[in-house]
Amino acid sequence: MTANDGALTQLRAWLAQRNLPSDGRLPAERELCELLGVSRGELRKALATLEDNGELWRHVGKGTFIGSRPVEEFSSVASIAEGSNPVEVMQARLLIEPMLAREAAINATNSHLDEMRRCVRIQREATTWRQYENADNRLHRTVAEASGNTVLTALFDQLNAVRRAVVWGRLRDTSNHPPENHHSFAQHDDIVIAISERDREAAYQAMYDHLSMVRKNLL
Amino acid sequence: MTANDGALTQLRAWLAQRNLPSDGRLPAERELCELLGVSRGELRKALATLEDNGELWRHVGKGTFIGSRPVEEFSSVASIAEGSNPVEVMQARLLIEPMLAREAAINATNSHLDEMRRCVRIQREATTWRQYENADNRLHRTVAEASGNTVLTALFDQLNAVRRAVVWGRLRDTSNHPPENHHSFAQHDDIVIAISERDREAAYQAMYDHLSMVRKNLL
DNA sequence: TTGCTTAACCAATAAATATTTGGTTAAATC
DNA sequence: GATTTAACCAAATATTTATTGGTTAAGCAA
Repeated sequence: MTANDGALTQLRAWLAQRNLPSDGRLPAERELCELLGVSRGELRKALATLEDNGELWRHVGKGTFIGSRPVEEFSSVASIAEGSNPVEVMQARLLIEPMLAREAAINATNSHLDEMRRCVRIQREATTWRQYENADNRLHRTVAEASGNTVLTALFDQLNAVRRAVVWGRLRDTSNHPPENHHSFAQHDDIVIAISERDREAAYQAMYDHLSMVRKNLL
Repeated sequence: MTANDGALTQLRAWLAQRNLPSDGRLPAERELCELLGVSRGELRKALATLEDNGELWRHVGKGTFIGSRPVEEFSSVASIAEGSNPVEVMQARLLIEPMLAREAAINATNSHLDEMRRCVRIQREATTWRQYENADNRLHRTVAEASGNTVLTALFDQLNAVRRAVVWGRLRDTSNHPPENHHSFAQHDDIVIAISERDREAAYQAMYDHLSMVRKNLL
């Protein structure tokens, strides 16, 4: 037993008989050491013990809180994009979007399917590259939404935001004409057909094949 | 031709001969109308024309910017959690985390593996439920990090934040003893072993089995 | 020496305040 | 009647101030 056990037991007793606020925050060190009648140094030793024990966590400027340290909130899109690159983004798309397509094959509603068909039609009729890209974004977004899982859809949105931020920093194809890449048309058709036929694995495979080609063209 | 064409052509000329900052922001209206020698009302008419034309976008408090209006950032963790539920979150975990484990089997470094082993050891030695949960979170986070893809790791973090926000609003097991669920120990071991043996599909399956049991216990 | 107290200071965070910005309205002016 | 001007608003940002945990060093006591 060391000398700081006094402060530690006193702190534990105080915590036990107190109803802390809902956020689990306890008073600032300078107040708390007065309440307990111990010096700040002793109090900090006791707090350090509890923190090592995982019973509370502290952070400069925030305070001291009961419970386990919360995971840091996700970083901003900009900071993620800064530490990443098109290859990583493309790999993430290849892993996530086929999965979304598979779920969409189960849960897509008729309005989802109508929207997908509208997107592929607009793409075929597009006269500018921007129109084409807008329709492409909307198609992929609709597939994500059709998965029927709002969390997965939100994750897709974030991935998409990162993708835009990453390619933003790179050179862009300045040509204004729509792509002549007719493979893309057929692949988009395959995706929509597989989903509308409720063929899970075909939807997965169609999206995978499509993104594989996108990646190939990227390199 | 209407009367505001004067301001419009003058604005277009000014834009043409100016090198705007990299963010595409142009001076505040009150400055710009002095620079151009037109009234603010006329300037705003001209700006409205260009905005309708999609050549610039404006926002209160921010300013006026050349180009097309940026897509809105993804929603906050709180708002996602509000519109979701534990079932959706669990489904998302079942789809994403096994995939992360598979990638981790390829890219995990020795320090990642050491950290994973440390987590399972702490879990076995845990005397409080909080300690156990801390180690569990850390283990899953380390697997995500070991995937070697910063974008996927960021997505995992967001999913994890949503998960915490969702279960936060529900009742919590208030018992303070660590779980006696020894299946979890074995399953965590299986995950770490599969990753350290670089067995991609075994890692995928181990994580899938583990989360399936978590889901079963949840219901 | 050894350990504790105290005070001052630091950087990170949060809270509060001030400023700037596009949007709107109404009286003044030509 | 149309335009200018000025004032005001709410959203967003910028700046300032206050608070918090973390650290250090001098003073003090056992």
